Amino acid sequence: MSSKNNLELNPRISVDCVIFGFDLNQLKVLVIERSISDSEKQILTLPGDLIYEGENLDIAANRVLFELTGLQTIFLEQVGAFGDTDRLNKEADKKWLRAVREEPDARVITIAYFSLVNIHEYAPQASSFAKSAAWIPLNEIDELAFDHSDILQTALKKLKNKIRIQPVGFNLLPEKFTLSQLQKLYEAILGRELDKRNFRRKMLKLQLVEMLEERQEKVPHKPSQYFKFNETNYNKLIENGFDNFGF
Amino acid sequence: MSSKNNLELNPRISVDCVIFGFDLNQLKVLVIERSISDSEKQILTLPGDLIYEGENLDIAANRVLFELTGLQTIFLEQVGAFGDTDRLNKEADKKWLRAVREEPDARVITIAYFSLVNIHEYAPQASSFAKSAAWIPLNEIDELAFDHSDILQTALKKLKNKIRIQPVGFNLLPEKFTLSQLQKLYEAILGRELDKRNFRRKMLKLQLVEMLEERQEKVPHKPSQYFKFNETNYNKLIENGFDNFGF
DNA sequence: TTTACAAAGTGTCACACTTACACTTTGCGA
DNA sequence: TCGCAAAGTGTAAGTGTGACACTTTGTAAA
Repeated sequence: MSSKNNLELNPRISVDCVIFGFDLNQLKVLVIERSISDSEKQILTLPGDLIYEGENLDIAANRVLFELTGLQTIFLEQVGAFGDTDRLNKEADKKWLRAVREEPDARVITIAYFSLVNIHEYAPQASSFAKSAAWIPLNEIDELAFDHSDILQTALKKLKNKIRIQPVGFNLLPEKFTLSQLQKLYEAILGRELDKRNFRRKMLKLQLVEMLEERQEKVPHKPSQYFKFNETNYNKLIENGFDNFGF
Repeated sequence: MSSKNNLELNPRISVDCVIFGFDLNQLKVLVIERSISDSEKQILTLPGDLIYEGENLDIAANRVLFELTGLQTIFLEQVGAFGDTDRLNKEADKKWLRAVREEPDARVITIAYFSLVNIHEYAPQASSFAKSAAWIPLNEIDELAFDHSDILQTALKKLKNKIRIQPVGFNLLPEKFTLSQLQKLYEAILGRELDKRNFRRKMLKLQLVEMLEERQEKVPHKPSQYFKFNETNYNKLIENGFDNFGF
């Protein structure tokens, strides 16, 4: 079970990024399609790679994300470390590692990060490692390479917890948006439907959003007002949270 | 800045444990006193050490904790990874590392864990690495080695968040306890006083605790009823949380 | 035995938030 | 001009929160 190769004595460290996006309709995750040859079955992975020597983890996460997807300077929040000794042991994963890594058998412990981005400010692009990067709806993802499904689930749980006590959406939505869009985002993250009137009341009472002059145009129904986040209040609520656990 | 030694090319991995205890009065943390010689100034650290080759992180955390303190088989929850390149760079820390580590200059990334234990079921004991392990009240800790203050603060923040949406205390309190003791625990974690009547009302409504027949004896005031946790409900609340963010 | 003490235990009211629920409005396009 | 589709709006009942002060009870000391 234990490795014989001296190279493996010390684990390598990698970072993996769970990037959530929202297309005003559903929650998506940024994945890259990994392939050795064209004939191989495509396997999806989260964007991630080994860190450099002397590179801080947060820096590495941003670098790797940029290199693999072109996404830049976004806020990444740590999900945690994933280091089970068998996390790279699936046969397909090993094959791929042998093709691209200098030390394919080395143990790798990964530090996972997650972030929320505006899907329309980013067009996925291919890279040297990945045939392509793409937004995949959460519910269409069945299998990911390595332990990336685990990582994704953990990140999602973290996001669900976060949304209960902090505002979410600033980075996921365009500058102006409708309350219905914001509500859809919350519904997508929470995984259940919310009451329109109660949702609006809450958002307005928290003063999380402000109504703009502008409204929708050319929609085949009553046009919606546009709103924007009140940045001051938004940040204040991130600081303090708005959960009133009764004490 | 970057290291020249080949040994340092790949970071070493360690685990550090933030063990919170509660003595029915205040919140304490388990630390070990690190020393090279008796003349050296004692520096406090969290119990932690390098992981073994092929050892899972969770396993390593439990092993290290046991080796350094004798504490066994407790549930450890991950706090996160701490890997800044300068985290071992304080002069006193380097000196100690040179004395005890084979590769004192290697970069070390640590995975931090935290747990809550019943302080009365454990008597700290010395070990080969540590002159002694001891419970220190949270507010008496001013400086810890490495980035352990960071780690402690992060773990504490995590605990504070946790207590808002999950019951806490099962592992921190004796089997039977008074509601005042439970309240003190909450006050210690939250860092503020709570109203006695409101606290009792809440705990009873959640059905988190059950009144026992037994009551205090030989106390110089009205004796308190003892309570115990309702394990079924406790676990249910851990699953679901009890925060009702208004949607 | 009486008294003092110290912490336990208890109830209520005003207020805020949550939940559930259905109809009208509006602009576009056919 | 009519139909559509989503926006937008109010209220009432119920539940949880927050603030607040006095009585009870057993021990220990006088």
